[in-house]
Amino acid sequence: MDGGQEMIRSHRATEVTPDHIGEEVVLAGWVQRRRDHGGITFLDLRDASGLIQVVADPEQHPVAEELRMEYCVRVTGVVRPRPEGTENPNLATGTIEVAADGIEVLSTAKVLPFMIDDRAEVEELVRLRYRYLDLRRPKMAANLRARSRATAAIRRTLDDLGFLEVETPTLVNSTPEGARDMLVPSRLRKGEFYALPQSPQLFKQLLMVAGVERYFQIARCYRDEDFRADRQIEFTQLDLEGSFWEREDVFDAIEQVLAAVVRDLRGVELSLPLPRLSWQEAMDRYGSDKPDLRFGMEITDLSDIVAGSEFGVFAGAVGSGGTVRGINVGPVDWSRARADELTEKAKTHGARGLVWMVAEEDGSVRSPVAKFLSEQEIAEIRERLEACPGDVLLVVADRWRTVVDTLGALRTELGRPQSHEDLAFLWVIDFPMFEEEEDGSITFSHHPFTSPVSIDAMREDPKSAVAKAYDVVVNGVELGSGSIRIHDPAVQREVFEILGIDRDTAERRFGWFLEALEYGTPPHGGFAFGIDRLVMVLQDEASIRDVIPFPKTQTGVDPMTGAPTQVAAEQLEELGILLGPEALERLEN
RNA sequence: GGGAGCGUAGAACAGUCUGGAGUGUUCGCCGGCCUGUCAAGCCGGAGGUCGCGGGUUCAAAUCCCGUCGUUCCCGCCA
Repeated sequence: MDGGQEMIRSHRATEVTPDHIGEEVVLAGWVQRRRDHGGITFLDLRDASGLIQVVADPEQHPVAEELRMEYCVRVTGVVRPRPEGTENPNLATGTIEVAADGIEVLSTAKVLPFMIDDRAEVEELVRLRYRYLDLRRPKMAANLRARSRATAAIRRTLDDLGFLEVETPTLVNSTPEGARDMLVPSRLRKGEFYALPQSPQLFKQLLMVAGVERYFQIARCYRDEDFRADRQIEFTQLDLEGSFWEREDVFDAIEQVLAAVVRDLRGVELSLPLPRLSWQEAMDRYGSDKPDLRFGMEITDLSDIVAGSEFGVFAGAVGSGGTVRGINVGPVDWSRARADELTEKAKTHGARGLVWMVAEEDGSVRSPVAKFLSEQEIAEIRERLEACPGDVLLVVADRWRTVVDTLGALRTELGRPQSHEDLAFLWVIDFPMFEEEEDGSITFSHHPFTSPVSIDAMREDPKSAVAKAYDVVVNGVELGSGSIRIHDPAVQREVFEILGIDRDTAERRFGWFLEALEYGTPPHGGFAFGIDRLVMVLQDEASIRDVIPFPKTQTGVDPMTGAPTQVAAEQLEELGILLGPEALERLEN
């Protein structure tokens, strides 16, 4: 072997095909497995392209005996067909093998903390501690590649459509609205802070003022809120905006992007345009503004049936302006334990309780509340929910929002398919402009730069005003949202006022932006969706962490690097920062 | 801020409810045998702070309290 002065290898593993039979190739990669039969040794050589089998005679190549899993090796050998009957149909290179003439260890590996194998289920903490090994596993490596193909498809599509990719700052000013900001202290201006962007929202609107007309960016965003399976403190969005646009322009651009990504990652053609559902209808039928349309189990209104019922819980809910609704979850195994579990689940969504009924053969129901319901009420409930014998019916009585939220959560829990094999994309449109907080105050439901459908209607009754805002959803996962923006500074000021941001505050915080709107701002709108979530669904992963190369745990820790860490006192001093008693106490322990 | 689950050998688990010697399984690791395997096979071996701290008990992986870590969820997430 020549020591690899000019090239280490001639081919990647799966580039070697039956066409190369008889040729000498030089391969380099990792030892996936060694199968030592004494007189003959097989090596599965893995590189980023895949696997190929190397055969070595240990008498000629004693080093073959010393190879261990994940050693890096360089193998020179001649490609030959495998003996008849020993082909491996599970391998792309399964009809051939490389007969080793030379084996060189490029680097050795310690005993592994876990095996480089999708079948090994390893605790996530261990995987994150050794993420560089975790990423060698085929599934994770495939996720990395899928992510790269997704961003490539996005760039290709938007480039073809004439979009300009523009970068916006990641050190921006803090705005207390929305999510908690990640703050970065300024050294040159002690006591002042930058924030990391929650999204490039205002900058992309300024790019519209700047005449860009069609902008996009694959943007890292930061929101300092609690973690979930689909939420990390930093994440990546496709951010996009267009001038002289109305809703259909936004939908068209986003649909083309989604179709391209789905085509490249799944090999299927999305049926466009995507279905649309109003926010109100989504809430009424599915109890969610991100409904999973892959299954039915729709929410059904039972209020009229039980309005006059002797069962006070039902009649009372209807009488006080609330509602009584139910879902038919089908013939599931039903037990006291299951009922208790789902009742607890219902309570986490604010319901006071959960009524369950099992439809019996004789037309009655088995239920803790059966004795309070008349035969006719039971019959009508069964009919309305299309109950067959054995079906379990779940009913909640409360104010509308509590009822649909609770039933929506139960529907998802009981009906959601295990995998993301099927894809059900949809637009949710006609979001309310504002939401009422628990204290009665009003907040925006999208963001404060969203245009109302009707300015007059917004003035008259803000609480029922509809916004030009929309979400895109797939399989019950909210991918992202967008809107037509306010391009008239007078309307923008008015919205701030409705939100309770007084004129002075608005000028102080957003005056620079309002001023920009004064210089001939084109009507514009746009959208942003989470690339992590989209790739997660398309790769059929249950957690966003599995499509993020180096994610953080639920407490914001990177188990590999140890971040976040304490910093030297001098660093803090330079920034004019003094730790408070709470921080100091925590660091003590 | 709150609720729930998990923590036992390098990895994944069983054992915990009903206390009785660190008992066990699979993979990995070390040694030996083995010429067509592909999660090779066979034989032998090593490997343990039962997360940590405290309590109850003659006796704690097991019961109780606290704590740390991790996962899922509610709140939060323009």
